[in-house]
Amino acid sequence: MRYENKPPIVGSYHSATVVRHYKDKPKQDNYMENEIIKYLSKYIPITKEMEDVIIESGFIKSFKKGTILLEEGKMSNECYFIIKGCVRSFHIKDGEEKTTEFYTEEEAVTPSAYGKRTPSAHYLECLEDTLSGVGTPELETELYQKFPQLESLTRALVEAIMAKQQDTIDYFKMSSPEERYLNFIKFRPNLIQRVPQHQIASYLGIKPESLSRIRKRIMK
Amino acid sequence: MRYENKPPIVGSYHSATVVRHYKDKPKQDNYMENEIIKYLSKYIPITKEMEDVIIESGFIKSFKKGTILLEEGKMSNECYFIIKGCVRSFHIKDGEEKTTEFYTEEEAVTPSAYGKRTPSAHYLECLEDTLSGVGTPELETELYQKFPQLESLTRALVEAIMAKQQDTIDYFKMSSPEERYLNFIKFRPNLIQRVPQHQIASYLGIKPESLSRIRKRIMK
DNA sequence: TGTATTTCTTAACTTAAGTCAACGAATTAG
DNA sequence: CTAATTCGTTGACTTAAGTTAAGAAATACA
Repeated sequence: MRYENKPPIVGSYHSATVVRHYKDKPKQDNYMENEIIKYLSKYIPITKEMEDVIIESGFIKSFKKGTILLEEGKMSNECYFIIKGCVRSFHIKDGEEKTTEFYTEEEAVTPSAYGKRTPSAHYLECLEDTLSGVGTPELETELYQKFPQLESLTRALVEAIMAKQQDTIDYFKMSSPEERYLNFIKFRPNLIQRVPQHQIASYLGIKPESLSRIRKRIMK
Repeated sequence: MRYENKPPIVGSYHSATVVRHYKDKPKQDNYMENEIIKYLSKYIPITKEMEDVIIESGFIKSFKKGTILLEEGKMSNECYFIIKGCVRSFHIKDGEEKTTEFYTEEEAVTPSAYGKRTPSAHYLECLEDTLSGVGTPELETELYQKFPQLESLTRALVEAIMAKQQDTIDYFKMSSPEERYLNFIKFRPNLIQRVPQHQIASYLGIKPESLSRIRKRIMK
């Protein structure tokens, strides 16, 4: 059986629809910005002033399911904050897709080549219609200049993500595929319904057939 | 065969020797600070002013081989910048040590519970006599207040580490134990001589016997 | 709605890692 | 410097994942 044997369709940046630009809009009663603020305030208290700056400067785009946000070999100039939808990061190795991460609501997607001079080693694909805040190095620079305190917020946020990432890699190393699957259904139960199982298998570092067997094994 | 079946000996913080405190010392011709500056300047240009602040505020400690810097269940209030030596991070799972990371010269060790209210899930042990810069949340706060631009440096640094960490976890997921070993000897050749093989096996997510077989297999 | 495609499962077989045990080599400690 | 421990390798056997192939179920879409 072959999975994903058609070449990736490149949609990318240009296929995106700019939903709103906040410089043109009064800032009250709106869902999408509040999601971003809600997320940020998990890590550090946000002042009203900060909130305004973030909202004014940000912009939101909508991507169709199947859109490739980033391709291997291309430069990465965007990072994302997912408001609604699901994005998958994957590599192609020996012609096979290797899923390495799933990102959903309230998660930040920063390609590892983002803002660097090196081309990306991985792809980013929308698994669902996705609504997302989009960041660029230019926007970041502008924001940090306007509001230096944001550096502190970002630092705290990135440090928290880094600690979580370290825990993730530690757990992965220490666990068997079966344990990793049990952990997955425990901590990301919604993803089971949202993404194909062979991508989950790949994410767990195994083949789809093995995941099938594991599922049968644990249903006793 | 049993490895590491004796309980870890707790040395920790208090067994450390404070080598120098820079408030008492003229700041010229010295090795250890330059190492730290050299490291930091990989990520962002360092002004003379910043350099002074960092050097003035920092302090260096020396730890004996076998010292446990952090224990499972304990709060983590220190992070480290290794000037000379080697530190291992490991968990204990079902009575077995699971090595998750090795840190050597010019690497920063930030326990994932550092500065948090949650107890550490892992241990940190010096595999060699180790000379290290030691950071604390208090020191950090002091530095950031004195010199807000440092936030920017740290943010850039942590973002770079995070990207590298993402690459690491991606590679680990995509690769077989054999590939991981080949990758290890390619990118961290010095560690092969410095740390016991069964710890490397654990780091690669396999048992010592399997690593032995892999080594035999690839020597043809 | 029906057909094509993708996705998931099962089976038989292969390969490699885990387990248990033994032994020699290297290292450490007294 | 010797004894004890730790470490690395090997062998025999077990277990689980990879591979190949086929077919059923679900999904997409024309």
